[in-house]
Amino acid sequence: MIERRDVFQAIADPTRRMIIQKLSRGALNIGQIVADSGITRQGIAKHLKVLSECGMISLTQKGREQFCEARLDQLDEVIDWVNASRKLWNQRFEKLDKFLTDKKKQ
Amino acid sequence: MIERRDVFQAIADPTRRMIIQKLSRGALNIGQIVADSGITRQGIAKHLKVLSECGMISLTQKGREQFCEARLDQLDEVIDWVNASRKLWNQRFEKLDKFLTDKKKQ
DNA sequence: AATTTGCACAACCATTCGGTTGTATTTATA
DNA sequence: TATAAATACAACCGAATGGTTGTGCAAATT
Repeated sequence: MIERRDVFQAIADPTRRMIIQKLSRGALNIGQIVADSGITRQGIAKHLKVLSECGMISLTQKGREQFCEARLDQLDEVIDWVNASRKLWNQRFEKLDKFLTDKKKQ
Repeated sequence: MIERRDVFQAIADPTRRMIIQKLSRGALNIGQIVADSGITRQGIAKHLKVLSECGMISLTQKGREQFCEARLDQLDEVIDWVNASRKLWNQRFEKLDKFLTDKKKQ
């Protein structure tokens, strides 16, 4: 199996999307992310590891606390892929339209 | 664990993204998708099941062949989520800018 | 000095994932 | 009619996922 640790996989999990949502409002430490999340600190830490490994968050030590900051420019890759796919998809309909129009003219 | 069968999960796998790319150019039957994919027909069939379950493709029987067609409007959900997150993220920087500007004025 | 807080690391666990092989069934085609 | 093609269904497999508990340690707080 291919080693997958990319943005697509990062945002696939709902808990990770929740984390990103929280962090998009500003940097937080782990405890603040854990609060009201319904999962343990260790669980959150695992998700943060995934997010960090694909560059979606950066971690900086501050005393004994660790601050997490989002790096959402990485999401460009997702937007680009979606847009490219949809562009092709729309072109397909344009072709169909053209085909039908041409057929009508005959 | 929560039942996850959504668009985010659908596009998380590189093979599924490849399938979507192929289908965005037009409808194909399974054999055409399998061609040059490097995986077995059964493997592809599993991916198609996932894609179908979250409404990203529709399957229609045509004699003994089965045609797959992409339904990429579902990708709106992804775009919306990404845009919402990034909007918040950018506002955060604006706040920081404002903070720094105000500080300078003092 | 004692205790609490924040975190890292490791082990464990059930489930899902991504893929395979193998068999059976239906539908075209030579 | 025999055979090839397209698919469906099920079992299996190793690895990854998403979580847990448990232990230990350094840094604040009392």
